[in-house]
Amino acid sequence: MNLKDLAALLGLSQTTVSRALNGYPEVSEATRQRVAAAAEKHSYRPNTRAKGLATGRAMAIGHVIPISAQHEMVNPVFGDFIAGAGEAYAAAGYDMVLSLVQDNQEERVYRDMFAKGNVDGIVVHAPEMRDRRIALLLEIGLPFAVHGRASEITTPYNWLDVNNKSAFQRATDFLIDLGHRRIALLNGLETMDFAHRRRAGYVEALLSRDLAVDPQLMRSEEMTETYGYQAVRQMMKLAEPPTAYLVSSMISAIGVRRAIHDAGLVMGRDISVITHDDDLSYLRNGDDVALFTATRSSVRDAGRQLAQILIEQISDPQHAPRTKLLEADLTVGRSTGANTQGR
Amino acid sequence: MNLKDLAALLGLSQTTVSRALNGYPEVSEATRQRVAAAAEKHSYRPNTRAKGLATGRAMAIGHVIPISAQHEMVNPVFGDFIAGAGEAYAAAGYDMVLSLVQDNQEERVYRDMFAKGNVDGIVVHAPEMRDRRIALLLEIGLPFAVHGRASEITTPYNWLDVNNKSAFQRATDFLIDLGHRRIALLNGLETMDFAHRRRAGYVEALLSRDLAVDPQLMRSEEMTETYGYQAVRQMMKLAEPPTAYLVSSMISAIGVRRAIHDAGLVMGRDISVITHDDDLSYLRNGDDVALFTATRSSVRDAGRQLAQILIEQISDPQHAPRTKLLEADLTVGRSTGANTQGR
DNA sequence: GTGAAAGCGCTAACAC
DNA sequence: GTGTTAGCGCTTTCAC
Repeated sequence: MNLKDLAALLGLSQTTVSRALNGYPEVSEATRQRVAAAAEKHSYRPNTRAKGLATGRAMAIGHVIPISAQHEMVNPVFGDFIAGAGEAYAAAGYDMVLSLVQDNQEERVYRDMFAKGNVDGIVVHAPEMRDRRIALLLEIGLPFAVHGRASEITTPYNWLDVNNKSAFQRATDFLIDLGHRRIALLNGLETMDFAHRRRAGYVEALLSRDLAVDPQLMRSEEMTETYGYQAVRQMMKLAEPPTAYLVSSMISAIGVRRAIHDAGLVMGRDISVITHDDDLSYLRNGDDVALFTATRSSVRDAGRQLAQILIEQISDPQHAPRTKLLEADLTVGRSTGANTQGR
Repeated sequence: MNLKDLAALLGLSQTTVSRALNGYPEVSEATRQRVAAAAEKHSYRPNTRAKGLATGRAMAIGHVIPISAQHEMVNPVFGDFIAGAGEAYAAAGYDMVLSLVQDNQEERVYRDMFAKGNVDGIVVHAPEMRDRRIALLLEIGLPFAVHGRASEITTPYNWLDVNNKSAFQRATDFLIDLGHRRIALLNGLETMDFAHRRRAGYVEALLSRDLAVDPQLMRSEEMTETYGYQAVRQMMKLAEPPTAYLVSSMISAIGVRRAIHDAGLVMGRDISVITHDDDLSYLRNGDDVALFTATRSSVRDAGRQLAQILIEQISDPQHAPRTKLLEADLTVGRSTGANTQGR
């Protein structure tokens, strides 16, 4: 059932039917009712492509996920973010188009997306500190919003980020409170903006408590399981090994737990581990458990909010860029399920 | 730059340019070269919507992810699957459209996708044993492929599945070999096909070793962290608590590990845990570690293969449905990183 | 308040 | 081997 059929069926012109369906004021109320009823009855759905061709809008948003050939890994919370964004799109009538891109081909992909006209805007994931995509998108004039930030880029643009610095500062602080003096940081690649900020938080916490920043206790790599495993193995051989680990990713944390397990140590008794993007952390000191709930429901919420920002930008391109900084939920409490004391 | 411009620029008709670009044989080699060069130079990209309108093909595949309001959770390996599928689509020139759908509205969404014509085919995720979507899609004639199977549906259709039954059978068997006699199964919802098959494998392994199947040791629920936590807490109160846990999801496993930790027990010493979709399992008996590598790289590969199946179906609708059963990689070895002994 | 007709950018008969 | 023309399904100007 297309517009032509529907119009014929009603004895009206396509124009009138189209107007009725799209809420144009000049259609009489009676006609509008008739049209609406018929459309409903035959479950008429306007063809997206035809509509897009005519209006010049795609009614779709692109998400571009960089995948490098070497470390082909998808962030496990990615699905949650997408789910949140998807909700916002569905509510606003947008489709979501996913593109996985070799990170050396990004520029071409962005330009193509624009030229092929199959998206009205783009969400940029995993920005680096001096991310080149931002300048590129501004240049070609494709509306976009960034999940995260690029610290070294000063031009205004839409972004939404979790406060990674304060999250890691608070976590480090908490470990110090528990009595730890040798705290290791297993960070992601510090060309990535989030990783850079996390280290800043960690360092600041140490310094403000007059603790030394020991380069031997800091690692920055692609966040694989092997990385976590190897890093712990090596650090354990130090003259003064760490008593606590702050881990940037739940994937590396798997390796960390394995290494600890291999060494015959017990997490939460001999050693403390706090993991970002994970709901469980192991801490010395009795029953205390720190929960970094930057994951799941809050990531989902972030997706929803960022999508909303982009949708607004698209419908009002004149509007100044919006930015939003969310605080990570680092909750500390007894591990009875209910988390009591916020921190 | 559109076709019209490009044609004018070359002093050719749109038709000829179009033909040259799309590899039609009747174009002279000289012209083809000229056209290709000009297209390249001005980085001409045909408009997707216009092309789609003219050809009747969307050059896009839809992935529909059911999200229920209560348990709004995305499987963490989802991203890996999507990444694999994305590779196959990119290679074949397809876009990937993601739709998140409240599970009570699925029928409408499928019908709409078809009517709006913005996808050429659909990937169905997370099928139930008697999934209604399959009959629906067959009825409306939209090509599709299922990630998983629906046991109770006999009509042929395209699917790709991991052999969940044998995976859980082997895992259970392995735990029995380690000396365990009380093995708990924390399964997903058994209306889901994969969960049903996993239980079958577990039960079969117990029976073939003359062990009792104790209903008190079997749970079937939505795979949340809380579920894992509560289940372990309760089972520990049994007169004869389990000494090993077989956990269907890495998310529930987080809760399981927390409960074990809370109880003052040590994983891999006091108790064994094998988790599907996770790369780490804790086992009693020294250094042995069982790795269910049904995750990450293999899930990604599954995505790639399923996408390929769907693409073939679309390009040759007459062809009989294809099916593919993958074996899960349950590797058992010393936890030194390199996994030796396959099992 | 309604309709006719042009056009969005492309492909595909059909003609030459 | 190349061009003319119609048409995909919709919106939108313009006329009535």
